[in-house]
Amino acid sequence: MSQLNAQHGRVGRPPVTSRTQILTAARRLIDRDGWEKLTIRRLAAEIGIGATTMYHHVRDKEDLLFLLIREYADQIPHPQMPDEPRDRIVAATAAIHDALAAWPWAAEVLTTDGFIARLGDSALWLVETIVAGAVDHGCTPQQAVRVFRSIWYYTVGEILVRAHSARGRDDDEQPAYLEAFIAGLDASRLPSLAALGEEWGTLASQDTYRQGLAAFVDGLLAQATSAAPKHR
Amino acid sequence: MSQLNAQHGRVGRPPVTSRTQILTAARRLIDRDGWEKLTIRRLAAEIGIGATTMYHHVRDKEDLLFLLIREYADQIPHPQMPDEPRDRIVAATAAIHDALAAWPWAAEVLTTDGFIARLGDSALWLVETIVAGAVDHGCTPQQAVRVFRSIWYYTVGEILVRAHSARGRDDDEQPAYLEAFIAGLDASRLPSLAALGEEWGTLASQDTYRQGLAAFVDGLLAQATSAAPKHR
DNA sequence: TAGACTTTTCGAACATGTTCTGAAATTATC
DNA sequence: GATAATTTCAGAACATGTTCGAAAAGTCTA
Repeated sequence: MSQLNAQHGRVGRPPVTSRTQILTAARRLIDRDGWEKLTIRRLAAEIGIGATTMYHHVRDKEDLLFLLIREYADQIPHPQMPDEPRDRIVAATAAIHDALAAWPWAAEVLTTDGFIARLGDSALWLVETIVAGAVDHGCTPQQAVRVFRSIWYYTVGEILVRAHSARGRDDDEQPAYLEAFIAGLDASRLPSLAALGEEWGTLASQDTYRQGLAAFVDGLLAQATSAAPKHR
Repeated sequence: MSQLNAQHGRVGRPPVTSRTQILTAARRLIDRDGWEKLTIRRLAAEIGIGATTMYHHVRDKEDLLFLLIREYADQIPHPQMPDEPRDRIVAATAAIHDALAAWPWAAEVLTTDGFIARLGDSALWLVETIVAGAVDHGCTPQQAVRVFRSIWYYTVGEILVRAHSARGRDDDEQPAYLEAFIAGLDASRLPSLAALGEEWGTLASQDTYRQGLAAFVDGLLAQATSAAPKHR
């Protein structure tokens, strides 16, 4: 019928900007100036368009960051998958964790509603691996989802706390508030904490994510597959 | 020497505002209009001072929220402490969790650097309980700190995800993105997730914090007290 | 070709957290 | 009593995310 005039199949003012162009510029901006410098206005200026034009290609800044995550998520290397279901869960979770921890701006959107659901297929296969691993280990699908969610909370918390602690901590010196904290501990009311003393700072800065993850997975699987949950 | 003229021991323009006055007004504002309405400008107007004056009594907004948390933390009821160290850990952690989850604005500062260290003694005794419980169960102090940190990450993650999911979800209806997510699942590549189907939404909205916490504590204690960690 | 419709673009404006600079109101000192 | 020091107060201004309304630049229809 009207295939003649439908040259581009489009009507309206022709766009001068594309979503992919925005994402490309965003990556360039992040790589060049650091992700803290990624503001809507700077990004728009980088492309050469008005700042408010951005909102026609992207719902809001959160959406922008999310689209970036989906792009990067495609690059997550598929880890070697062990035979044991339990080990597959650990490996897949660690892969997600390491990827997200490597993108500081991921922390900005990690807790948005439906983060998992808004993830692309490329990252969802890791979720699939976790759920399937739990089922393979003997969990019901319902239990498997619970396993995933619990692990997810742990991972999100670790990444967020890490992201907010890492800001401007280059050298080995302990931050000032820590010394005040330790010095102010009341040994009579908080004996265990006071006994730790300066060691708290050392221990708190160590990376124990994987150890905790392994313990969590073991605990969750044991809980799910014990026919009669411990009475006490 | 100069004790005569030191009537109030103070020099300079007399303050018209006190920090406690600010905190009181902040609580009033939160109770009356909801915590989303708590802005620096509104709070200043509520007291009747200039907005920028606030920054003489409070470092920044994060600091303000933190001071509020310390106030509220005094009100955390001391839960009945069970005999078993393991159960004490669970009870203390759940007490912290429930308190923080009840203050939506707590989510804003939960991940700030040194959150624990900036907590008041009134909340620290719960941390003490957790660490002491782990030691009582047979952990070394170092392991006990690891136990606490792991649990803390899980708790932080749960609260944050919950806080960002709860926004404007009153009825039972599933959000739109969830339907799209489920419908878009590729059953051939994501069989477990596709098999769950609509059930994902139901399961994802259930409160499984305590169950996960129990499993985590058990897993952590088992890992710490097993002399020779499992070889595989 | 003239208007209707559609899509994109963008400037103005707003709320917010925050910094800067200077004014105001006291006490201390001579 | 004048001047200095000190502390508190507050207005102007900035960057940011974001909304609103209107202008611009096309296609479609009569």
